[in-house]
Amino acid sequence: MASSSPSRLRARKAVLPASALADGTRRRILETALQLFASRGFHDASIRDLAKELELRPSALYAHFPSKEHVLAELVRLGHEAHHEGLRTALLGAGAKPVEQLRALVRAHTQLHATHPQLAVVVNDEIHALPPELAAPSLALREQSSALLMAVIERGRAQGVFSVPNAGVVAAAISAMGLRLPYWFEPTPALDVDALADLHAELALRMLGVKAGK
Amino acid sequence: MASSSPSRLRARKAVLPASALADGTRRRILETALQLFASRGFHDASIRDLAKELELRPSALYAHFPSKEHVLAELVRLGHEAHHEGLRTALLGAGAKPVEQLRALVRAHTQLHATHPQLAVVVNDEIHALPPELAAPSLALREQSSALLMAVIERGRAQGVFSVPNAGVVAAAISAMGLRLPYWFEPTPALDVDALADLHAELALRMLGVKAGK
Amino acid sequence: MASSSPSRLRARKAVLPASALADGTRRRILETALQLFASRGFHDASIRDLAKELELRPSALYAHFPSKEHVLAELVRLGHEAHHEGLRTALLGAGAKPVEQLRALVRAHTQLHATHPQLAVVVNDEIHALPPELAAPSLALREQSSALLMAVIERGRAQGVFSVPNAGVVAAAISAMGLRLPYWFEPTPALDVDALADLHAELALRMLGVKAGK
Amino acid sequence: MASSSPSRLRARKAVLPASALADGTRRRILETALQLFASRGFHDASIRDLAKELELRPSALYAHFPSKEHVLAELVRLGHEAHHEGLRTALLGAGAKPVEQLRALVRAHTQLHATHPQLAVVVNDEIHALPPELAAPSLALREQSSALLMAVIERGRAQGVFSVPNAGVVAAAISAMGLRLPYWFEPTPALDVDALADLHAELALRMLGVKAGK
DNA sequence: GATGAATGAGGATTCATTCAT
DNA sequence: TATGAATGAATCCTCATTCAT
Repeated sequence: MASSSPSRLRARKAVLPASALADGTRRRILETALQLFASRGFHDASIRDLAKELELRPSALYAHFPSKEHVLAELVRLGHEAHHEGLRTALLGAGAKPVEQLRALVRAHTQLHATHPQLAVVVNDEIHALPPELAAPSLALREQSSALLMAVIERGRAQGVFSVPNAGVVAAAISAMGLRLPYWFEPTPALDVDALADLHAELALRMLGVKAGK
Repeated sequence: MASSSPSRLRARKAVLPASALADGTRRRILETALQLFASRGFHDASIRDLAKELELRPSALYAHFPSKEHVLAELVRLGHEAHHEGLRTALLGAGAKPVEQLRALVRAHTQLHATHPQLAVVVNDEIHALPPELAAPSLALREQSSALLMAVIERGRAQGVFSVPNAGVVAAAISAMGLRLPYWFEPTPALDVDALADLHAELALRMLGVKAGK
Repeated sequence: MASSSPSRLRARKAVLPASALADGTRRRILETALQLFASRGFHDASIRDLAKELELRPSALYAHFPSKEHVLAELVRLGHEAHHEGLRTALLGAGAKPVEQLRALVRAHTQLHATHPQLAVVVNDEIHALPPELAAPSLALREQSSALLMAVIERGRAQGVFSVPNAGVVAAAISAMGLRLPYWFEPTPALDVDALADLHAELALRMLGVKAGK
Repeated sequence: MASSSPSRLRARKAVLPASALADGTRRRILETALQLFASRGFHDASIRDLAKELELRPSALYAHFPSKEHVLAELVRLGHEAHHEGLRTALLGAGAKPVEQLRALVRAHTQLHATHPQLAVVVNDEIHALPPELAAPSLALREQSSALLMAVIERGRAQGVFSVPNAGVVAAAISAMGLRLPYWFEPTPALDVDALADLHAELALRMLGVKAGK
């Protein structure tokens, strides 16, 4: 009921979100590590692999990051910040109606995961490779992002526009739609990121008992 | 918008599905490897870690499996077979109506992921650590399981009971609800596996444009 | 006012004290490490050097010791135990007179340092390379050995047979005679270990204000 | 029977002897290296550690010294020269009597080791990290210093004021008193450097068979 | 004088695996 | 079946040093 390839993500060029402040070699390291960690996993991608891809000697990386873990930590932090910022911005532009707020959140969530699949994978599948102190800031942001969605759902429920038996389960289902994207979605002319975002918003509203087009 | 813990899965005892034919030490190895691979990932869990947990010396494992990869391959195979078998059995007992068939599929999918979270994680997150020849049989089963869901959706659509703009996207969303369970769901008296399965079925039907209770 | 060679100790075969319980490869590792650590220092002697000397691959050492530090810790422990045991035994066979007790202690101290120069060097010059938890047991033994000497001096002083302005300074001076031996002493027919031990005992007694021959 | 702390020397500020001609950054490097090499040993103290302590980048050190070894060599040279000069000066001011000469030598030896413990440690424990050509000048000075002491002892013996069974062994014992000071001595009001120097001179004379006060 | 980026050699240690017992 | 000892390749990382700026 899910479809994936043995090497997780196609070896497509990884792009950091616009918000990432990193220059020159540091940026190249982050982008290459992103692509590598996403496609093979943190523990299966060695510093040597990373250096080879960058045409550097492994030791050169240590002038830019204190350890392999710190490279991952930076990616995870970056990804969580871009995600959280994306959700917050979407919400700010959505007006006061829960339906519009939810549509905005889901569209942003989907767009981020569809546009930055490698970052999404690293953020979700590799964060557990981090020691608690490096993971903590990202986990905190994650809680906040979760809370944004829950708050909108609860408000919609309180106003009677959403009908939902279990808000947490629905929130998890909505979140899951986006989280799984990197493993199957590839934008096509027939289904581009924007259209997908609309579809996901529609599905989310259906789960919340809102009639289509409302 | 997603919630997980730094070490992926709580260190809860892993249970093989009933269908697993394995006895004595071989079974202990599989169960312990399942728990280890699920909580730390295949590449981060060493043969030494596994042996220590089993109170055996690393070399002893090679009397039971030809390599570390083969242990993983066996778990992945087992997981996929249990999953596929679960879906097939559910479908067989569901009668001919698409709504009932879909409900059965979703309930089975959810029950499997909620009851065997470690297996679900290993099957989905660690299969990419396998060489293609060891992954192939499982990937084939996975396609078949996907096809079961798609077929039900298409039949429902053809009969006019499902209304859905893009079947593939809905199928992915339905699948995703189950796949993400291991990362957040913990059965409680207030929300046990069976109740969750009902909720998921309900959400799936909503996504397919079916009114509640139908 | 001191004489030493650039590579600290001549590369003479190192012998573990009889009390060392170690067999086969473990014993070979300890003896070779002793010789290496004594002549070049812990930090300048690599695991690769040690393995090469042993005609083993570096990884093979880790079947016998968990780390390079643990090899050193074992040598340091062994050395301190042999030393402390040597002093205690000497004292037990010395009767009740402070002069005889002191002569026995000094002779034993000198004999140990002259007979096991590498161990003496490692014990004294390399213990600081150990983390506190590995050094602690040896440091405790060291305090006890110091206390033995101080007690004898204090008793002799109380009985009026020793005349000494500052017991601690004299104890340090007596101790120092032995500790420096590895850096210059080489037994010869003209001055063997036993003769040296007598000389040191004589010098110690002179420092304590005891007439020769008394 | 010896007392020391795990990290060899307390991390007390290291002071170069007055004779050291070094200005600005070069001097800061020498003093910081002295403190570092003394407390952790040459091989355990890296250029990076040294640079960090100095709030400089590692590469900046190479504008002042051609290599890490040359920093050590300079300290070792400096230490030996200060020591030798100290002994020579002491001897010059001591008159012609062997007893007074010996007292002067021992007092100087003790004062130098008590006042510059780090330098004493580096000079004695780390010289073996130098290649022969860098160590040679210092070793030559060392021989000369030794010879000064031996000459005084032999003269005293020839004049019948010293009674000693083995001049070399006594010389070594006298030297050892000073050499071990850095590992235990800390000046206090009750026992300052000057008082200690007197005590050592007294002990040295006792070893040479000279009655107290003579 | 000082820096930042890089290098090549080498550091200790862990890896999955083999094999004689 | 299980073990202990060993291996060769690989792990991450640190080393002293260089060099263009």
